[in-house]
Amino acid sequence: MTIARERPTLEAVARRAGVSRATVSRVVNGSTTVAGPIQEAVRQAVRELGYVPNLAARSLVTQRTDSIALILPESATRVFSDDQFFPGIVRGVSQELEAADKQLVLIMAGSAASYDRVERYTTGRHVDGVMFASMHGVDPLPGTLARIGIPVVCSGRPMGRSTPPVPYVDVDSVGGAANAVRHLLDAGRQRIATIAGPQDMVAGVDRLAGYRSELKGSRRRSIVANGDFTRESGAVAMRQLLDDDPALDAVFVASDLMAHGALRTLREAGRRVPDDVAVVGFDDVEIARYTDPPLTTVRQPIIEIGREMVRQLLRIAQGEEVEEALILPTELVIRQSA
Amino acid sequence: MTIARERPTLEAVARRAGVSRATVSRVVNGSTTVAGPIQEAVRQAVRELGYVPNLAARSLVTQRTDSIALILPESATRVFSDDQFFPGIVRGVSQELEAADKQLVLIMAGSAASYDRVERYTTGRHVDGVMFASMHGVDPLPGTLARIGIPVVCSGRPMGRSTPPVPYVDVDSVGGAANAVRHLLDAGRQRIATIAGPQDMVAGVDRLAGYRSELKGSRRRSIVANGDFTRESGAVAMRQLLDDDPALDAVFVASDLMAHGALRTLREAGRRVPDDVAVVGFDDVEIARYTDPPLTTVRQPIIEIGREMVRQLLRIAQGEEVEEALILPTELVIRQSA
DNA sequence: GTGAAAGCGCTAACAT
DNA sequence: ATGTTAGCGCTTTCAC
Repeated sequence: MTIARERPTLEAVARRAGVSRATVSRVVNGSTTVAGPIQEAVRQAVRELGYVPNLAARSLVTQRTDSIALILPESATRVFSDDQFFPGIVRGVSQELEAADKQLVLIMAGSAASYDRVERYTTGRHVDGVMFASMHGVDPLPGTLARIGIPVVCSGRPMGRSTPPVPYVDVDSVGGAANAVRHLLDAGRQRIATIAGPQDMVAGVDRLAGYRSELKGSRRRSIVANGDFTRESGAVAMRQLLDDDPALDAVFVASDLMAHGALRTLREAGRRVPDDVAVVGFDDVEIARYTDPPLTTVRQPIIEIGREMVRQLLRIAQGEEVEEALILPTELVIRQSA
Repeated sequence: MTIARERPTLEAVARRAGVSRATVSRVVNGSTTVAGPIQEAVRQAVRELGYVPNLAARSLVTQRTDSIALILPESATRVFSDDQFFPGIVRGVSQELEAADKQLVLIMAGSAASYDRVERYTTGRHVDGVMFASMHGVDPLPGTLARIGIPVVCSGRPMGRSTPPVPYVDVDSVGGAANAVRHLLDAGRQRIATIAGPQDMVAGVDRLAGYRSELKGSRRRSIVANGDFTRESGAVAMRQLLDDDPALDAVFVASDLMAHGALRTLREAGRRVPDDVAVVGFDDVEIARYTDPPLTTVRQPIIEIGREMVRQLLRIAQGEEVEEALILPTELVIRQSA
């Protein structure tokens, strides 16, 4: 490694260029009120010394860091699994932050210890704003940040109340699930089961709520098994459902990944899809087009969620008031499984 | 959003607790030299005021941020593709950083503009150290960081020279590739082709070099097609190879993902694997066990690369000298495809 | 247009 | 054991 020589400061550049610190600061920050020759002299001194501004010092006075955190309260393993939710959010967020010339710092925190670190990191103002995605249970951190005046936006309605309420971007999960079930009812299905998502996540809760509410009108009873949004849990839950009600003829699955697992179980059990059992998923991830048969599913605009989170965050950072909730629509995509 | 009230400072806490700033600082930072009752008074003032330390101010004086960046010069889409390299690195890095209680900030930079931001972010000392993975071509940033005294470690030998040289962690790609080819030679294969990785990445270059060097001893000629480590590029390159030499009886593929694509092409072309054409991959990602037939491949310890990067980085940060290169071994895993 | 000076919020000698 | 003091490196009035 290099000998870490003393880092040149503004002061050093100023001395070398024969000007004041203030002038160097102006040049470095692109102020136009500096005379041409002086600008050039300063730039040369910067080059010769290899000067790089100290961002800690800068943000101590400006109160800005020009970077934004996206917190994923999940382990790296989960984030990089084949769940297409994370890539979608990250892509949407990246695109929009790119346009605003802000640095995205992505932070995963699957363990309690790492979550403490995240709290320190974010409350300490290392970033100008914080976005949360994939939250579990009641999480006090977003509320804490909002309270100390750090802009926050969540993806998905936060569970529990906080003062002030934390703004969020979500899709109409309840409506989407209800549509899916309606579709199955319209097709004349009699025994419609569901594989629900994890009930510590709002997406899991809402999709189940949509299922129940739509079923309530009809005289049908609900048949529920639980999964955790992974493919494997979908396979297991489907097995459970078949045991509970061998005569079921439809299943609404709260995620495509779980639906994929459920398809496998159905095939193994000798059920034809959709002839014997109709299947509807949720998310419209890429795999939904390649399953056998292709999956009827509820499309949600994941990338848009990411983009809208950023837009809301930037509005908040500029002191604008924003609505607490921004809800994006879902759309039923009918393919061959139902 | 909340009214962003004035943020309480150390000063405010000190006044409220009736002590000096220094004492508050001691309590906040867990110094033991503060009397019990005073500690309690300070903690209470902290609680009442909702005090949170300003990290910019702190790091301005301590010269530390307790966070480390991992830079992936790739788009989010690529990082979250099914290439298992990224998750492996991230997991290794996370594990090891967890143990050191440092915050990992993950930064993707697929475009030129975003790479400029990354340069500002890292040179500006927002982080105590920087790791690079998946570098393309000759990248000046690691050298720049090293020169201004910021600890840097790369995954994979950096292309081009820099002063001072940037330490790196790599696997023995050349040796691994050579072993793969030797295995094919030992099996009596006569016309051994290769699908090389992208030649702007050192992993691509080295694996090709290993292939060539091992082939040189035998009188066989080399047959090369290029891919970019994606599955699709492997399928295309395999098509190319079959056109170039319909009689080839073996192919060393520089990544399992490309090998997966190549298997598809071979099947479509009516070639049996390994009877007609033997295939060896590289990486030993999970999919290699599920291809048809399961893939003989070169295993590299990706997670270990991540862990070792962190270890090296922490050593450097503590002022220790480290070797420029840390090379981890590869291992040939023989399955049914060769 | 440029410089002087005041501070951003914190830590770390040094004094007591 | 606690307080006083001097910066860390920068931006930003305010004078000139």
